[in-house]
Amino acid sequence: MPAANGAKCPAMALAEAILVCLTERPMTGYELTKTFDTSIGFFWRAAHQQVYRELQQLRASGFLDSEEVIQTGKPNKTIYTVNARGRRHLKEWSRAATERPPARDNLYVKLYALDCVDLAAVRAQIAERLVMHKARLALYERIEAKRFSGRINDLRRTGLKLGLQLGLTVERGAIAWCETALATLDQHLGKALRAGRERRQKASA
Amino acid sequence: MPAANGAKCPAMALAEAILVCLTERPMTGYELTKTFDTSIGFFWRAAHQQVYRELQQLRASGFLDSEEVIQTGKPNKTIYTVNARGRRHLKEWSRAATERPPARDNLYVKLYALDCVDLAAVRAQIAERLVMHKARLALYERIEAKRFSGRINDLRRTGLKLGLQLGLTVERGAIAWCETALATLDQHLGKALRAGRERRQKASA
DNA sequence: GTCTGCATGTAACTGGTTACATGATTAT
DNA sequence: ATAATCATGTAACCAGTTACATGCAGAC
Repeated sequence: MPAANGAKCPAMALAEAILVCLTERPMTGYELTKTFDTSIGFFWRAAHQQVYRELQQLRASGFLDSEEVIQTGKPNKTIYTVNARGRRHLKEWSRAATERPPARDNLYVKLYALDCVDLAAVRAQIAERLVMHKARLALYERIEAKRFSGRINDLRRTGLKLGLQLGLTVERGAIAWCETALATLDQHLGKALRAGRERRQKASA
Repeated sequence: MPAANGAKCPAMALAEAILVCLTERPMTGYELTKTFDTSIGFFWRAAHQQVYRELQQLRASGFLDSEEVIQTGKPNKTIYTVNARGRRHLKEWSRAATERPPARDNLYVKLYALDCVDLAAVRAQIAERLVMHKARLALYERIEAKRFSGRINDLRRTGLKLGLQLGLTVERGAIAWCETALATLDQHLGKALRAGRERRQKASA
């Protein structure tokens, strides 16, 4: 006999990401969508369509309570709150181990067959990534200084700080890698350039 | 008017991951599946069902040629080869920039609301990850020593080496993070333990 | 007048996962 | 006997993306 609740066993993780966001404070779908664009969005992105769809299901499963707020001059909104069942579900879910998901990054696919790609284009893409990683690192460092500099006692903020530290580690690693990758590719591009120059000189001689 | 080829513009990346694998050598779906379990599988996983489905589409798009090999004592097999159109498509695809995909790791979701989870269970999951990252690092180091130690000249192997270096960086970062995370969580778990002991002592006094 | 913000959705499609299926050969 | 290896698929489902839709308020 399966468990009495309406939850399926496997991964099913956007649902929990939403629940987790709502444990901080009750929110509307719109606010949740913005959250998936910033804070939790650093590692989990979701479009508003997905958020609204999932909210329906979570309410149907009995994990959320909803309250409609009638507004004037603005569209009405529905505020969702995690209830006791939702919290129990979250704790239960947290016990199941989950594997590291694969990176599934197109850029790595290009690296995997460097002889089949447009080298200059891929080089430019790595340079772009470098800029992005530096910006992300700077952002994380600002957040760290502003909100996680002193001693931290509560569990909630400890988790967030650990997440932030992970982010800092990842970005620093990525920056270092981008820099060596660019240097390596430049050697190859330089070789190609020099070969081109020689060919042209021979042709004109 | 859309481009004359049958390719859609957006991500569509398993297709290219398969093409890239087949540029190394022609393979059957079965061999490809095994490749997605090991080498390219380090950053892109795909089950055999997905591989066979995609192979059909790639052949229909005219990027692959296929040849059936009749065998005795074993099931027949189909060997797929990337043709000129496929190679052109790959090069074209390599020019389009792609964003870093979100990590979408359940473990990070748990960190995000550490006050709502089973702390001891999450600690155990991080410990498990640490073991996994160490094993992966050791594997990468063996591959580096065995196949990428000397000077490398060809572009293909340069790309693979860069990928490997990225892997090394990622694993080392992950290991360092897991260790600090475990230390941090142990402080909290220790606190909880001590509090429990005190409660029991008071009750028995 | 055009754009951004607030607030919500439907529909169609693509990509990834799970379950189920077949059937011979070789190794333990 | 039992499991693993070779080799290929179908079907259903879940999750993520893209496109399309509505409508008011306030800023520029």
